[in-house]
Amino acid sequence: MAAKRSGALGKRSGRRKMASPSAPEQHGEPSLSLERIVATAVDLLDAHGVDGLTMRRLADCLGSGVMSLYWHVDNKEEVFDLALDSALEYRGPPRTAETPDWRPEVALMLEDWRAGMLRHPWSAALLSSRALGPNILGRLELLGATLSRAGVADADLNVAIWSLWNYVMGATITRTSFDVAGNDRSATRQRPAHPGGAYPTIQRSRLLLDDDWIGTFRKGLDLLLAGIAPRS
Amino acid sequence: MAAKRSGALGKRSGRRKMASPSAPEQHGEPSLSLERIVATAVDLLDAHGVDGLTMRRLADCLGSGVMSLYWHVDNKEEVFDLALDSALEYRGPPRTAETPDWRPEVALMLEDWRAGMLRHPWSAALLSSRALGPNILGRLELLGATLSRAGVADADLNVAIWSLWNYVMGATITRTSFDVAGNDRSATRQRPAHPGGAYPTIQRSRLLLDDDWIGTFRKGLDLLLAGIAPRS
DNA sequence: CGATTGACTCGTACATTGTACCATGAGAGT
DNA sequence: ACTCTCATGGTACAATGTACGAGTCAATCG
Repeated sequence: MAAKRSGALGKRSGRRKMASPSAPEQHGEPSLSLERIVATAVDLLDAHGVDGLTMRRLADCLGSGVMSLYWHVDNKEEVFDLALDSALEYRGPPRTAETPDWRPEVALMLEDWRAGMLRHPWSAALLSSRALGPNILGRLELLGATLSRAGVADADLNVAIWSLWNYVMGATITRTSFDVAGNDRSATRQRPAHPGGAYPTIQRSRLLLDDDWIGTFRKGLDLLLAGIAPRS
Repeated sequence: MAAKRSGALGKRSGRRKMASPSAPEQHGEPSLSLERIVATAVDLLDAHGVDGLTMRRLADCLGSGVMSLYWHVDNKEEVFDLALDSALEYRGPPRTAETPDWRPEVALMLEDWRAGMLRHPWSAALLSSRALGPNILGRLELLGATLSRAGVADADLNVAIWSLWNYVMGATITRTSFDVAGNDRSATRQRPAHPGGAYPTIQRSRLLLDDDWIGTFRKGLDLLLAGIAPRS
């Protein structure tokens, strides 16, 4: 109850400088702003991963003092939330005609979502442990609407949406995590460490060596989509 | 390249005390051991979540000095790896007769896996960003073997395994994350925060309010399993 | 005009973390 | 008695998130 505005009020509501007339900035450091902070955070995350983002580093990149950030942002958590939502920005459907064929449409949609997350490899893991921002909700909404328009019964809608969500999330998280770990850590365990042949099936199918992520993703997705029945 | 044994050699190979004859311990603090460390770490994780596990706290719970841990363990990361693998310990299949019906068998298997992760809510998120330990590999192996025995063609095996893995991981991570966040953070965003009705489909289907996790999980899983065809 | 206010910046300071380094002790083998 | 290895743990340090409060500057009000 004590301090500040703690929550939804005040502070970063009014922009800054309120669009100052001519040009007191626009060259070196255009002062601070939520947008700039978030954009820089995304860059840092892309470049150095989740652990690479520290408030100090962020401030350095912005050419400001560390504590200045805290005027625009409550805490580091919020930086994560905002960066996440910004990275997964959702540009509406290409151009939805009238659903000529819904399955490829949904597949395309989910592939785009997945591609977006892969472009920012930190995002998938973060998304799973964080509140859903407006952009992700937008994607969910579009997915639901498309399925519904395709004729999926309301009773089956949630199952369909969640199944797809789960699948995409799982696939993307696994993928990014393998990528990151593949270089050092997991290499020790996955790649060579099957001396006695304790895992014959895995070894035979070369499960952990399979590099065709896109293909596997697509096929599994088709499997799921095939199970989703329009009408009933 | 400098220090210690850096990697796979020495140190915690020989147990400890080499099974000392009578009883210099077994009451207050039975000295340290990898097993005790890992077990306590799991308890701490269960009780306080990922952030609640600190080396100091772990040492306190064990009644030892902080640095003593580092004789048994390289670093905190390794504690996580070990705790994870220990939490997901895999007790073989109940009793595999001869595959009377493979689909329920696989479903049971995956539900058990999921239940195991839900019993340790920190494990799902951790598993996704970490190398696979022997216990998880064991589960994967059993899954693959079962599918293979059920007649899934080798060419389709990887897709089937990964699809199921992805689905289970996504579902479980989402579930635990919603649980954790549901109390405070996400409540602000998910539950009431749809004033203008920006997400009509989501709202109508009550997607984010649906609490029937088990049912949804099961149905989605059935969807997937139905798509996996034995033989071809 | 000067005083006040409020938006915004940032240096200092602190608590908390992982862990490097080093000193210590216990038991076994010589 | 000595030394060697196993094992413990205290001290110390660097990195982090962030509370606190002092500073700046422009707009507003008297």
